[in-house]
Formats: sequence, C-alpha cells, structure tokens
Amino acid sequence: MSYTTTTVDSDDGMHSSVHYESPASANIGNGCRSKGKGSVLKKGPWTSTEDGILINYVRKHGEGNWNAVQRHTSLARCGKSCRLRWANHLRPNLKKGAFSQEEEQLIVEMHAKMGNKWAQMAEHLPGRTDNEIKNYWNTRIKRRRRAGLPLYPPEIHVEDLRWGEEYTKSNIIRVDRRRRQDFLQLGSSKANDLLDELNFAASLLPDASDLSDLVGCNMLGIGASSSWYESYMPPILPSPKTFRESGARFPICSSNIKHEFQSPEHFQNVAPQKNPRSCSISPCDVDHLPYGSQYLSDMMFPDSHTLTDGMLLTSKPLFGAVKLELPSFQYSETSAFEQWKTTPSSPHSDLLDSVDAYIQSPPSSQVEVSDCFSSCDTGLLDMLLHEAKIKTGAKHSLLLSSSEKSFGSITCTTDATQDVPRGSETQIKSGKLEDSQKNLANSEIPIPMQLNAGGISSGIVVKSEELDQVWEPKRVDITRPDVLLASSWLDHGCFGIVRDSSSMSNALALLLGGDDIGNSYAAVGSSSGQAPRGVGSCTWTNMPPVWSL
DNA sequence: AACTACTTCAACCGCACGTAC
DNA sequence: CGTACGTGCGGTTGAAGTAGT
Repeated sequence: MSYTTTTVDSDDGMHSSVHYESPASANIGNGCRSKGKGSVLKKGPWTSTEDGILINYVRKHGEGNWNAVQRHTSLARCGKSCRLRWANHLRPNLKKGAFSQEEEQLIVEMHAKMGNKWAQMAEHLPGRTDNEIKNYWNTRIKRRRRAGLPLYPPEIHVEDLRWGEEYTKSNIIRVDRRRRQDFLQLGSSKANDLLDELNFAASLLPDASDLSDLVGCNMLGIGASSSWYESYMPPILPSPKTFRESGARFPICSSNIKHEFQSPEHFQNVAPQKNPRSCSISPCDVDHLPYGSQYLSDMMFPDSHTLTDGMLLTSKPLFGAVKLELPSFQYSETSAFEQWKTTPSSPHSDLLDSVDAYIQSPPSSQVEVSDCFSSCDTGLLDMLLHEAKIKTGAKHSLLLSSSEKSFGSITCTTDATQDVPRGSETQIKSGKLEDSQKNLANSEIPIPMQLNAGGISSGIVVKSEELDQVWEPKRVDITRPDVLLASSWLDHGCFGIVRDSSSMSNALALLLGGDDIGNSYAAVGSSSGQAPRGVGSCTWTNMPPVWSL
C-alpha cells in the first residue's frame, strides 16, 4: 500500500504530515472504503476542524453508522477512523491523563482474569478507552520485563481472583494451603526439609505467612520474567496432569511460550481435571524448576520490596504503599543513595534502575552453557544474585537459617556508586562501569542451596560491606554437586559460574546415587518420558545428563 | 546546542463477527 | 445461502515528545 505524504497546515496552527491514501488502494475490503471514485481518504492525525465536523455530526445523528459520516459531511475520513476518533478522543466523559492507582490495579486484576480483552476492561473503567488500556499494558509489560519483574504483582494472586464465568471452567490452578505438600511430595523426602525451611523462613518474613503460596507466586513471577512475558499470559496454568497428558512443553523458560499458552481461552478447551488438586505452580515449577530461587532471595531480605515484591505474597496491597510503576519511567530527584539510606525497604526505582542496567548489560560470562540451556533465557540465578547483591548493598544483614547446609560461596564484586540513573546501560556500554569497579568492595554472600524436587531450599548468611547498586559478580565458587546441578538449571552463563561438563556429571552422579532427590528427578523424568517436555526451547529429550541418566 | 536513545500514544491495519439484502 | 456492509477488537506502527550524553 502506497501513500503520498503531504504536509498540510491544520487549523490549529500545527503542521501535520498527513498521509493520503492512494485512491487505488483505498482500504478496499476492510470496512474503510473510499468515498467514491477518485476520492481520497485522509489519514494521520486529526485536526480540530475535522474533530468539529465529527462532533457536529454525532450531535445530529448520534453514534454509529460511521461510514455515513464521510457521505454526509466533508470529512474525508473513513468510518473506522471516525469511530476511532470519536471513541478514543471526542466522546464525552472521557478521562484523560495518567491512570490512577486504583485504575492500574484494576487493569492488572482484569488482565489477570481476562487477558488482552481491552474492550471488556474498558467497560469497567469509565472514561477509559480500550486503546488507552492497551497502551498502558504494553508499556507496563515493557517496564516490568526490563526490570525483571513478574507481570502480575503478588496481590494479584490466582487464589484471590474472582474468575469470570468464561474462565471458571478452565483448569485454574491454585495454591491450596492444605495441599502445599502436594508439589513437595513428588517422591522426595527432602521435601519436608524444604518445607521446614520454608516455614522457618516464614517466621522471619512478616508478610509471608504461607510460603507455599509464596513459592507459587514466585513461580508465576519466574515464569513471567523468565519468559520475558512473551506470552503475557494471565496466571492461568493448566494442571501438571494436563500438561503431561497433553505433552505440552513447559511454559517456564520457554522462548516459545506464546505457542504453548495462546490465550486464556486455550485452557477452556482443556478437559476439566478429574483430580481437583490444584496449585498455581506449573508442572514445570513443581517438578523441575528451581522454584526456590526467587523465593530464596525473598527470604534473604524480608523487608525489601522491588524485585521480590513481585514475588512476595503480602496481605496488603503494594499499590498504595509504593507506586512501583509510574506513568512514565521516571526517577526520583532524590538521589538513589539518599533513598537507600532513608528508605532502604523500598528503593524501587533504584533497584529498577540497576536491574535495568543489569538486564541491558549482563555481566560477562565464563560459563560453559550446555546447549540445552543456552536457549533458555531465564537467568534466574542471575536475577537472584543480582537482587541479593543489590539488597546487601542496602546494608541488610540477615541470618535466615542454620549454616550447616551452607555451601557455595558467591563472591560478588560491588560498585560503590549508588545511583544508577536511566542511562546506566549506556554507562556500562561505554566502559565507565569498569572504571568504577576499581573501587569495588567485596561482599560475600554464601548462599546455601539445596536442590529439592526441582526447588531450592536455603539458608542464607548474608553479610555486606558496601552499598551498591551496580555490581558485577566475579566468581561463583561451587563446591557442592547440587549447586552445580542447580546452576545448570539456573545460570545462563551470566555469573561466571566456573563449571565444566565433568563436574556436572559428577554432581549428577552424586545426586542420583541413592539420593531420593535424584530419584525423584529420575522418576519424574522417566515417567513423563514419552512426550518431550521442555524448559524453554529445550525438551526433556535433550536435557542435560540428569534427565538422561 | 546537537545528537541519540528511548517512551508514549494516536492512529492504522487486518481480521472476525453480526446483520441486512 | 451467499455476499456486502458495518462495526468492533486486538495487534502494530511511527511520529512526537522526553531524557541523557
């Protein structure tokens, strides 16, 4: 379709570059037909004159019959364009300006329920248009994706959603407190250890009353963030059973997730579960993913928000407390350092900045990444450690668990600079970050991990010496096989995890050698072996050795 | 001040659906 | 029943604005 571009003077004094549609190609077949032979339909921004014409027409004839506008007026706009202009800008009672917190929360909730049904959402937001909501959501997705945040805040939890009629019959999976051990069982006795640790951590977490919920919520976040929200899907996850039976590949880590979960309606077509067991964790989460990773970081810094707010289940809304998402990605005039000092618990923008910087320019890698995982874009451990480092920079120090399981010392290099403004990625690219690292201080964060039925339980000793926002880890010294295994799941090669294939194999051998964890892994891997299931673009058939052993 | 990168949002496009003929 | 038309919806685009260098 070709257009001629003409600069015209609009009546409001503005010069508009207006595209006039070529007569030969005037929207034939899409409901935007030309006025007549040889006539042209104007495109591009509307002028106030055109607005006036349209308003007068609607006053006289009412809404609807939009194609008649161009017939009865001098307006050279197609009906669709008129309708759009009226609906989005001219009709009365339109609300302009940024969305209020209430509106934002409502949008998030509605999107969780109904997906990209912008028009339906607009019905519940008086004065707002579907286009506005859509734009808002797309912007939100971008921001949260950049920040590595989950698409839905923790308060938008599946358990709390009041599902619409059209979704109630889908395989809505919920975290059920009574059944929190369902996913922990999985043939692993270590699950109880994990549960104990979860509960222990819960005692340290004022807001996390139920860590199974937390984990479930985390998984949503992990799934969303690790898939880069490619599917932008609401947290409607089919049951593990459904997944297995359908042979669907895992949504988590999937770079092709859009093809796995196309829409909420997709789940409507899935036969209802016979087994009502439910949890909000995908089978991938339950069976195979290191769901403790985000949770782990949450435990480390119980009073912090930002990244973990996306994961942490809280009983109180966060919207009112801290406006995480500004209408535009703006930054407080207060220096980030001051914010860290004064409000260490909620340095949202700062963290977003640093996360942003991290995402834009992840640390260099020394890692051999298996082919299988090279296509996974999770970087869960990366995010975890990054977050941990950031938070340790806030001089949070917390002992969360006994150190007997402590292993795996992660030495992180920190940057003493505190403010990472918007252009941080540019700074990193230009090499200034390297300069700043000359003054780095070290923070050692021993992070004990225990891979357990696909999860990681943890006890963490965190000590921090320096405030930091931007950091670059130098080394992850792994001495335990399960850490290796975990890292094989988690790392994306961004954290300098020194590992080779032989150590990986040894780790797996240790884990699988009579260990019920390993057995559970093997059992899961084999029992579901017919249908290839993948982490991201990885299928279980091309998994690293743990799946083939 | 100039340039660049990025964000926002108005508008367009294609498709689907309902209805009239 | 098939076709044309009108309308609505969701995805996408690109100009304008903004911020950083």
